[in-house]
Amino acid sequence: MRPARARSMSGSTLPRERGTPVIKAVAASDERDRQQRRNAKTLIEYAYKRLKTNIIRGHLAPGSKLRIERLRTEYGVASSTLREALSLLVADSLVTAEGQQGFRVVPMSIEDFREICSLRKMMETLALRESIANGDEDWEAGVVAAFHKLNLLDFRRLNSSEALVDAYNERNHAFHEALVAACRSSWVRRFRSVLYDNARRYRHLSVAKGGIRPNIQSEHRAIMEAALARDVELACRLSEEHIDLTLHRLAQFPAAEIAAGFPGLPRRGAAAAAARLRAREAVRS
Amino acid sequence: MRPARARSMSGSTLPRERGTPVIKAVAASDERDRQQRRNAKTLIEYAYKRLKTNIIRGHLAPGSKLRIERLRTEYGVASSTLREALSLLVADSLVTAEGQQGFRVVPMSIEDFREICSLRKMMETLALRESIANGDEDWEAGVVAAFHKLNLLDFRRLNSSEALVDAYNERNHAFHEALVAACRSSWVRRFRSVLYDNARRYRHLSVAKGGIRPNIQSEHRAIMEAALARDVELACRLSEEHIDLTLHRLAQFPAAEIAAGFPGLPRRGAAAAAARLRAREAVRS
DNA sequence: CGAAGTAAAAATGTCGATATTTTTGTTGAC
DNA sequence: GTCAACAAAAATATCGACATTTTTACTTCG
Repeated sequence: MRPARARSMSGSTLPRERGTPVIKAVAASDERDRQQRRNAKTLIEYAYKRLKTNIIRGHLAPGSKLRIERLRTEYGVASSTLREALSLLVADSLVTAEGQQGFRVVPMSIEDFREICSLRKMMETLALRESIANGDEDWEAGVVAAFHKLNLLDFRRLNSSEALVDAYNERNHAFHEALVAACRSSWVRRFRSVLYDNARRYRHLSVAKGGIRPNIQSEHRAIMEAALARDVELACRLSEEHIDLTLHRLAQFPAAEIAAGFPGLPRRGAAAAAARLRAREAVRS
Repeated sequence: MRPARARSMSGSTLPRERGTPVIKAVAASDERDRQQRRNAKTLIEYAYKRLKTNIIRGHLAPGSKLRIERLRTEYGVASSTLREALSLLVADSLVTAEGQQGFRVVPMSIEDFREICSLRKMMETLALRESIANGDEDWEAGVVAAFHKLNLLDFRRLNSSEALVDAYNERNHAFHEALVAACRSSWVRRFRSVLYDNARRYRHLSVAKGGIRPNIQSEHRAIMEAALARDVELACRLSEEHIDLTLHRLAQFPAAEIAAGFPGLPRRGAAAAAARLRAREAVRS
């Protein structure tokens, strides 16, 4: 075998050779950013993941313009690197690119979320059907393990700490992923994944406004038990209800607040600028 | 209003200032390429469209590696420009990108096509349902017009000329697009569109091997009439059958020939290289 | 003869500078 | 005051050079 692959990015372990706005950017970024950077194979992947996270969290406001120069500086990468990361995000339907007009965060609206939920119910049940049909012992073990890790979190304290909410989101994602892990249809998986990421934006908003549903774990448990019992119809019905609940929850908020992202939260840096911008740009559509 | 926008690319109307491998590339490319270049707003868009066309036509073999340097030279653009175009194609599920391993054309297989058809039937009928429900007089007119243009082609001579096949593909696309033009669900439209483009690759292969189905126009006519009569169920059933027929047709060919793209056709330039490469690379998965 | 290691070659990824286009701001005519 | 034309500023798109990694070819050792 080859020797362990050296880290791709000189910035993390070795002193940089060329221009070094990176230092400042790294200093300003938090621990998660640094870790993302270490884990990424390429700078493009790093920028891609960081952008994706920030869009899902609403730190980059829906509908706002993604200015290359600003982000490039903040992330400490070259413009073409950032550009490619943004192009990759188009595949996730989180960003749009229009020639000579740059990139934009895909807007949010309750109608959009309604459609996402509708299609998500189709894709999620398709994937679940196939997964339950194909799932072997390893699949079962994976589901149980993911549920257990999710269940370990202290749901009573959940809304008090941002780190806990992050952990919840991560493990929630892992659990739902484990459920459909045995689905082999690549197209179903792809569409499901895109829809899931997009739904995350709305869920994040919903959690920020109203917290996590108190008895969400009982829903998860019911889905898991139905899946393990190979009760396809029940598992699918429960999954659909699970999705519908997030929709109904969000539908209670005023439409304007949904389109705006996180108006109540404090903003810093690019997010603040994006917010200011959004106000102006809302008019132009 | 502003004065008519000057062409973006100096290469087409004005002498270029910087490095000019473009001249050679343009000279080598055919008329369609030059036109694509004129119509494109940016060079990225030009490269994107040209790559997309070549992938759908199978000139860039399924599963083959997309070498930046080679394509960059052939298309006469910078590496980052080509790179971004490729990244954009990931959104269409025609190209995959894996860190530090470059880009690849998405492979083809009969199982893949089966799945595409299965999902396509869902998306197509969803879109058709909504389109028929919302469609106004303009929509009807658009459908009739698109059908008429498709019908103008001489179907008996169709398989004799490549230009005619191109025209058929274009108008066929336009017709199906017109049918669902009144569907407002953006997600359904997006998924439908991605699936359609992917199905085109297989259809192109099918046509190259066996020609166009003789009585395809009667299928189109039946779908149109059902749609105009607002007979949702009939229109959807006919659409599904329409899709199934292309699947059954392709399923007759040996699986290896599908994965290989166009083994019988003569290749030139990059396509030939890609073909040679593919043979070697097939082993590695 | 095969495996392991190493040097050369090719390809990918990264960068900042520059050209081009869009947007913004200002002035002047009607 | 509204509109148009124009100049200045900001942002996007494009480029080719360079660094890094992967792949290939070759050599050496068991």
